[in-house]
Amino acid sequence: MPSPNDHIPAPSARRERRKEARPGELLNAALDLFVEKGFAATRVEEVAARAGVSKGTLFLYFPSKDELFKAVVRESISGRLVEWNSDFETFQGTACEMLGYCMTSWWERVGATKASGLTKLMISEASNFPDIAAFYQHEVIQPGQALIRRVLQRGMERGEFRQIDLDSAVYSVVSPMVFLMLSRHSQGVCVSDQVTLDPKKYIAAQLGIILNGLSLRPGDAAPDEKKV
Amino acid sequence: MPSPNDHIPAPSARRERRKEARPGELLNAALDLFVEKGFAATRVEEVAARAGVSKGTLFLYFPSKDELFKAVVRESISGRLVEWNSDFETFQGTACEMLGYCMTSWWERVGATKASGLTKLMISEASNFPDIAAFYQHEVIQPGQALIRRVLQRGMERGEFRQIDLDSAVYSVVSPMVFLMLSRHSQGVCVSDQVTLDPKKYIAAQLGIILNGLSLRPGDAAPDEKKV
Amino acid sequence: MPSPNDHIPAPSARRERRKEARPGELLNAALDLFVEKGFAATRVEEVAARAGVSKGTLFLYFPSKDELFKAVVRESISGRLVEWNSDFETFQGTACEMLGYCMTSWWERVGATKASGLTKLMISEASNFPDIAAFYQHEVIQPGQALIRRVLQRGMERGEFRQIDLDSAVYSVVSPMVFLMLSRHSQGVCVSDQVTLDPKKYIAAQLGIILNGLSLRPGDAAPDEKKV
Amino acid sequence: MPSPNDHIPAPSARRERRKEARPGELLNAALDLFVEKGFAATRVEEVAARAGVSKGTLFLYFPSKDELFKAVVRESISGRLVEWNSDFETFQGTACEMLGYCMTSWWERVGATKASGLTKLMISEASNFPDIAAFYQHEVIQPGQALIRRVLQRGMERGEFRQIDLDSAVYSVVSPMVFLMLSRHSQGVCVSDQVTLDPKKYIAAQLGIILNGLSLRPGDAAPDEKKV
DNA sequence: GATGAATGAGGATTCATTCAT
DNA sequence: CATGAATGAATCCTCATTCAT
Repeated sequence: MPSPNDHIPAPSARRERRKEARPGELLNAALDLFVEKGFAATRVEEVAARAGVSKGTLFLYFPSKDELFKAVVRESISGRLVEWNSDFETFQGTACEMLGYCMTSWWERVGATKASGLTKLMISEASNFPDIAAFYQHEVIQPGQALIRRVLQRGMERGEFRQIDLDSAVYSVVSPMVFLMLSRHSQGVCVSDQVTLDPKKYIAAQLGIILNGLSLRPGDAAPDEKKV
Repeated sequence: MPSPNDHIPAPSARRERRKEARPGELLNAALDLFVEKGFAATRVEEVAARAGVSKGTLFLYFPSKDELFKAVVRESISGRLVEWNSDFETFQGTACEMLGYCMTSWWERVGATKASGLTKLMISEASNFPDIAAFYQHEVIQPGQALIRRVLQRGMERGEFRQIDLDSAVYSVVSPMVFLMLSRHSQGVCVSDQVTLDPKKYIAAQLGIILNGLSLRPGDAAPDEKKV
Repeated sequence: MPSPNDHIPAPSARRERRKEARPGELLNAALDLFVEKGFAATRVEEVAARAGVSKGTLFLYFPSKDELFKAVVRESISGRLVEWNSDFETFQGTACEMLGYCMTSWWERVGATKASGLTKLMISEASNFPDIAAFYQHEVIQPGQALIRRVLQRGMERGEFRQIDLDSAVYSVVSPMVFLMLSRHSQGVCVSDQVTLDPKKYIAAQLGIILNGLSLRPGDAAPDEKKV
Repeated sequence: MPSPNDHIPAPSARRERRKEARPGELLNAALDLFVEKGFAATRVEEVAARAGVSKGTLFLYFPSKDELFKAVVRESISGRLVEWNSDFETFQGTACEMLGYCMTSWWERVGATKASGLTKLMISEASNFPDIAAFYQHEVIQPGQALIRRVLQRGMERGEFRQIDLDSAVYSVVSPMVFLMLSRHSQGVCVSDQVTLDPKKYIAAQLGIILNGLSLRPGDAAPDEKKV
């Protein structure tokens, strides 16, 4: 956790600064451990220890282990999707380019961060935390898939992509991304041996296959022509 | 679980049969609950109750909860991959057809069964059960990906597919399959809302995109020519 | 707890018999400790130990410490008031005799038993257990005071007692009884030093004062005359 | 709590005054809460909050929760009994009048104040605080009962009261008083429903019964004659 | 074999108490 | 002095595991 403000401005400010930092440190530690070992198998004391505080301190900031979990999810999500989304506001280019930018920026904004562990966490704990699963689905799944859908739709309208079922096309983009995230948090259960996927290459390769897979083949009709 | 001895030879054998069926019933119940709630959040008493026996009886067959877990994984895997694999022994056809058959039969042999929950289970618990994760990876991941790899390689050699990185191609096949399995066990965390994917359609659509994505484009060189 | 059936009929019956006896033994132990140290200051482990079982066993019979408390109150009450009440069904005699019998039989049925500790317990914990306080008030206070009231009313109607405010008369009977119970459970806080009140003498003396205090004085008008 | 220094000599003394008032405010808050919820169920933080200071400040004045409790008892007692006692120094009148004055002034000096909660508190906590129970018994029970005893003895000597066991007579006076105090602090556990006793009437009525109960009946022998 | 009563180690949570600011 | 963040011992409660019947 290299933080840029490791220098303490004044001795008197120390406590105060810690206090403000505590929730974040705890959420960080909790995310790590929850992702690594699962919610139930993680002891609050471990979380506290990893955050450098005692058990009791954790409960000063989060009323229960459950609430800690929920806060972890909310915190890890917050902003990230918005950021990712807003990247597209000004983006100009073909649908192909957009899809590429979509996957690349998703990697930078989400996949490469600790938030990537959230996917595993939510898959594991969804049934134990129905309300937070609903929150996740509302805040992450829906907007995320909606964005991809818009890009794909645009591609179809512009004749860059074939006319195929939109949902299927969305999943063809989503599944490699989900797979990449999971592979990073599940010790060889997704990917052979201890082989760690190289994200850049992996994304480029998948993007290549998808773009090819969605593109018009010689015999395909262009969307306009079809309507005619 | 179609067992060959469904006919009851003698009335006295009834109890005997139940006794023999016990472990299977327990494993079944355990798989269901582990998949649904996770390993830690599942109580052995629940497992026993669902299998219709008492808590003590479970420990007659499995020395500990951990061993029960391991047995669940081993049992759920056993044979399934072998079956799937052996499907190809006699299969004749193009690589495209093989890939289609690969995904379809995988769905029938694995995806549609309760074993599909294993993926979620292993992803969640891999780090808590390193040895069983290794077993899973050795028994499932490696042979599964190897099979797909062979099919793809064959397609490239025969000029049906483009020359691309084999690993990437493998993941493009694996990830939609994994995604489908997860979507069936994680309440809306993968797929929008309560939308349940229609497996046949989903597989057909993904297969379509993949085949298109892997196929030769007009400008692509044939594999033979390349070597020349 | 000398139980007459210390001989164990058959070795196989032992477990079963304990199981049936457990709740009672736990309630007994709990009543003792709650009365002695208060609810909060009593640890469930102590209760279990005094009942001769382990911590976990207690929770097999009572879902929480709170429920244990409630069960203690319900159990200690149950039947006792009914018994006391039914004593009067067939009782014949003057109101004076009835009042004497009332206090004496109350002592035998309630005061002398461990249930006497309930009064202290309820006084201490009423505000922490509003629902059980309401139960106590409905099951104990109201029927108890109602019985005394009937006796006193009868005495007034028959001209044995003066016409005075019924409530005040009721309290003049109740307060010495409550005081006696409390004095037995509050180490010298009610009664000087370690002096233990002799209940028989105490009751006889208080009864004497009360009867004298309620009786007609020479100048008092008889109830009938008053109405005329 | 009328304190003699209600006038603020100088603006600078304001804070000083608060500082001096702190312990009293804390004791007040603590008495309230201890009486309401019991010692164990009261959190020191609540006490501090009610006194308008922080948790830490409480420990500046009282080294522990236990010591706070003891201070509450000592403080609530201090002076009150002395005051009550000294009322009698100059009191002239019959023993009957004295007994009436005794109960009335007790009500004004003690019963009507928050100190009345002490009785409930001591009854609940006596066994958890043996030393403070001994203190209470030495400072409250003994002098209080001694005073009543003197009044009653005087009445007997003067022939106003019958010759009966002094202790019993004392308890006939004490128990209604104790009962009244408890009824004010135990939500319907003493008195039916939400009926609040009217203290003046209650005391008058009990006094009436007691005086009647202790008085000479026509057939009673006068004390002198008895000795003859 | 089967049962389920009993156990007790383990973990979440509370709260009196400390102490740096 | 006053504060309130931090602590960790204490306690409730859970649940895998044992074992007498």
